[in-house]
Amino acid sequence: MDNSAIAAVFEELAELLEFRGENPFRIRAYQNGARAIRDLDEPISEIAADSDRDLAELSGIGKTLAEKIGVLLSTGSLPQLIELRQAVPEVVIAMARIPGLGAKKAAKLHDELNIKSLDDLAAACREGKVAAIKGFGKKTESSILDGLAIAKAASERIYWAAADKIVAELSEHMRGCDGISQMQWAGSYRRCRETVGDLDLLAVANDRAAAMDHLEAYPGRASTIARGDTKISIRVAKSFQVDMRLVDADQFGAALQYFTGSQAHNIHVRRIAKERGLKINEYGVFKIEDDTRIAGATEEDVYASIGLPVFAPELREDRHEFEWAQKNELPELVELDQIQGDLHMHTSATDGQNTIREMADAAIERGLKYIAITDHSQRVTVAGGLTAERLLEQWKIIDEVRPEYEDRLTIFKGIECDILEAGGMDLPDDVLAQADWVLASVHFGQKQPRDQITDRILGAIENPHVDCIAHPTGRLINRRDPYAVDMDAVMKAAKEHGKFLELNANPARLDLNDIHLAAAKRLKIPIVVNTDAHNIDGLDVMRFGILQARRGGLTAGDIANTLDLKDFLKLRKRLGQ
DNA sequence: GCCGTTTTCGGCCCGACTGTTTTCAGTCG
Repeated sequence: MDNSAIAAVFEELAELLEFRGENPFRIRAYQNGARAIRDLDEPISEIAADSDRDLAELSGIGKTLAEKIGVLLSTGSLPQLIELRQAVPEVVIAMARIPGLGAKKAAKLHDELNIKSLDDLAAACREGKVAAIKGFGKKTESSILDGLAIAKAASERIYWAAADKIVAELSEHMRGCDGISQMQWAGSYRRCRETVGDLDLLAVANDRAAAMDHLEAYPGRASTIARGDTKISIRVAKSFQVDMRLVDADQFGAALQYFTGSQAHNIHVRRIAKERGLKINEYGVFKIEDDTRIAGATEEDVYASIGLPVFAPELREDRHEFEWAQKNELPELVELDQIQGDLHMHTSATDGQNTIREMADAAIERGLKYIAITDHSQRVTVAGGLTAERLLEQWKIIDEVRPEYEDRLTIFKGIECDILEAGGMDLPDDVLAQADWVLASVHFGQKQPRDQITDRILGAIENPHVDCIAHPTGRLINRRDPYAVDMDAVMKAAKEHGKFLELNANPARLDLNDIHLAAAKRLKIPIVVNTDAHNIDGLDVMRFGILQARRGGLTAGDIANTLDLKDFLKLRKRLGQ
């Protein structure tokens, strides 16, 4: 079992224990354990196998969880989980996912009304049976019916890039409101997570009601969920929720820190504050002894008041940031303008829309100094993948084009060569040997078992002509799971053979993810952030890749295409490419 | 269940909101 599978077991255990009315701190211990394992950038099986190390040394893992991890690693399952699953009906879990219902209310409904499905629940609400139960009322009943209707649409997290579009439009709209002096988006959007569940806007306004009226006048508003004195929630397209909170100017920093999260980061911050005799909430930082307020207007003074630096929002997940801060080793995260090259893009020769010259011109406009043209290979028939002959023709064209770009842009003769289902590369070695840059990627046989697909990718890494593995896990966020590939084996092989791994910047891919990136950084495997552009606009997704890289804690030094051409070529030579 | 410069017990981040109550439990972030 890999880290995420073990983490999933503990998450499920925590959820099931909640339905059993367990001690909330015990439940949180399982949740914390799950998060610690999920965020780990090395395989927990290796720590377990290492006689010099002890699982219980991991923060959040104690004696009990360490034992359970041992059982999971050796048997693949946990008797406690199987028992709990039998004890908690699935419909109770489904009910608890309805907004407003939690574990306790769901369990009560199930027990008292013999609910067997969500349809049963809807019927019970319509018949007024729910309101008749002690602790429930008419409002709960109708909110359950509303919740059932929107639960599915509202539960979908959207791509960060999609949230960013909504943010841009709403920001523009809200700038038209005169009385707003400060405004900032918080939450997972600000932390640049790959997906965003809702949006949180903080604002300082001299007339709060007017600011709320202005938000309600947003043309994209579908409905208003709630409106109070300090907070308003609306829905925009596809049930996506947007909250706006109005705060005083001297509380803005505390509110921004609080609503940016993550929850785990905030818990850690408050624990540190408490150790120093301070209390921190969304209104400010206070001395516990006499409730004196000592900070709150800016995030800087909030963090400074408890002796911490302002963390980049991308790092606020309670992974390594506090440890780094303590050692004064917070990474200087990579910035978009440090990118000098883009080594994955397509042209109209296959499934792209623009010519080599058009892509080259667009790359120059975006400040790039080198690019690789990497069309698909022949196996990808739907994309009109290139045969060896057509590829050699394309390279001739690149030879012709190159003089026009001398001193401005270097164009590599590249290929995105498929790794075949049976293993091996889609183009002969003598052709690949003539390329400046070879990406290897899987497009077919994605559902192969772990060993098989891992062996295919390892085979590509061992091929001396391959330089980089593109979108290494193949996942499409919300749409397709990653291959069953053993990423740890892939990383070790990449390290051993001096190969790059790609961070594909397409907002639906963002592949590698942040945890993989942290692992690659630890192993000193050079990353290249590529757009995989299929037209000139596609080059603009680079910024999404940079945000993902930042979440992985990557600096410019961890990313090969921040190097200028000379140093990039030197690095390749050093790697033996 | 985890954890420790107040270490093997007794804490565990903190507050808002809601609905249903009449002082609070449950839910949420």
